[in-house]
Amino acid sequence: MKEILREIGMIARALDSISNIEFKEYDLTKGQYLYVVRICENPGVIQEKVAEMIKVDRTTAARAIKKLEMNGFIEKKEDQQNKKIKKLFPTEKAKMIYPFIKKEHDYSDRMALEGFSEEEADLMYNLLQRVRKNVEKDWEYVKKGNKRNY
Amino acid sequence: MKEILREIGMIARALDSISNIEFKEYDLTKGQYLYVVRICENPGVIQEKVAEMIKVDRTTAARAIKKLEMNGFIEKKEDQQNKKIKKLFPTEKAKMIYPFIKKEHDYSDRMALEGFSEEEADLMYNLLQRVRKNVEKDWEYVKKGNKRNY
DNA sequence: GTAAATTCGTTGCATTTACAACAATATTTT
DNA sequence: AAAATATTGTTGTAAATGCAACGAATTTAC
Repeated sequence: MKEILREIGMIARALDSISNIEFKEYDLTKGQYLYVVRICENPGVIQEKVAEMIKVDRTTAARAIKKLEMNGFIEKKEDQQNKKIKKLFPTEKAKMIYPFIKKEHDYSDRMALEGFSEEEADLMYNLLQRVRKNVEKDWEYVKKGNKRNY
Repeated sequence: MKEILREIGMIARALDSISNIEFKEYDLTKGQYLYVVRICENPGVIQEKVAEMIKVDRTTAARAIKKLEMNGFIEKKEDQQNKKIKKLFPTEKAKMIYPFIKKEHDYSDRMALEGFSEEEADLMYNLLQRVRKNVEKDWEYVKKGNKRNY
C-alpha cells in the first residue's frame, strides 16, 4: 500500500509549523491564519461552515474565532432571518494582513513544487483535490459518531 | 498559484482527526499513534530523530514519548557509548497494537485513493515524496530560527 | 400543528502543543 | 587540551485542541 497519508501528514505538520512561526509577526497565534484566510475569502460564512472547511472540531473553531473577534480581526453579525446563526466578516485589520498571508502561502506553494513542471503541478493539484474529496466523506462520517468498518 | 498546501492541510487534519478517534480504542490519546508507528518501525531511534521524522517540535515529542513510556507502550534505554542519548523501543504492548494501527492506515490510504488507477496512485506517491523533501528543507531552516525571504 | 430531530453556538474540563530557557554530554575548532 | 559550538533531553508557562454536555433556534416528520 502506498503510504500517501504519511507523506501528507509530514508535509502538513511542517508547513503549519512554518506558517505559525511566520505569522507571529502579525500577532496571529497558532492556527489562526487558517480562519482569517477563510473568512476573508468567504465573508458572511458561519462558524460551523468554517470548521467544516478547515476540518477542525466545531468547538475549536468556536474558540479560535472568539479570540480573533476579541483581537479585532473579525466581526460577528447577527442574521435577521435566522436568529441562531452569526455571520462572520473580516475587519479592516484582517483585510490588511490577508495579502501578507496570501504571499506567504504562495511562496510555500512555489517552494513545495520546486522541480515540478507545469503539468506535474497541475496534476498534483487535481490528484490532491480528489483525495481531499474522498477523505472529507469519511471525516464527516466519523465525526458524526459513525464507525468505519475495516 | 496552485494551492496544493491548502488541500494537503485539509486532508491531513481530517485524517488525523479520524485516526485520533479510532485509536482511542487502544488507549492512545491525540497524536500518540504517530510515535508508536515510528518507534515500532525504527527500534532504537532517539527522541530527537522521531521529532524530525514526524515534523513536530522536540519538546512535543519529548512529552508524548514520556507519556507513552509511563503508559507502557515504549521503553527508553541508555546507550553505553553515548551517555546523552536514550534509545527508544516498543514494548510488547506497542508491538501488539502496531498491526491494528497499520490496518487502519492501510484502510485510510485505500479510501483516500478511491477512484485512482494503479498508475495514478504511484504517481501521487512519487509527487508527494518530492513535495515532502522540498518542504522539510524549509521546515528545518525555519525551525533553526532562520528567516525565509519572500 | 406538534413532536422529534437537526443545526448552531457555547462552556467545563482534560490534554496536547510549542516556545524559552536550562543542563549535560558530545563534537568541532583553534 | 581548552574553548566554542552543536546535540540531546528536560521543565515552566501559555495557549490551542477536542470531547461531552448543554441550550436555543430551526427544520423535518408525523
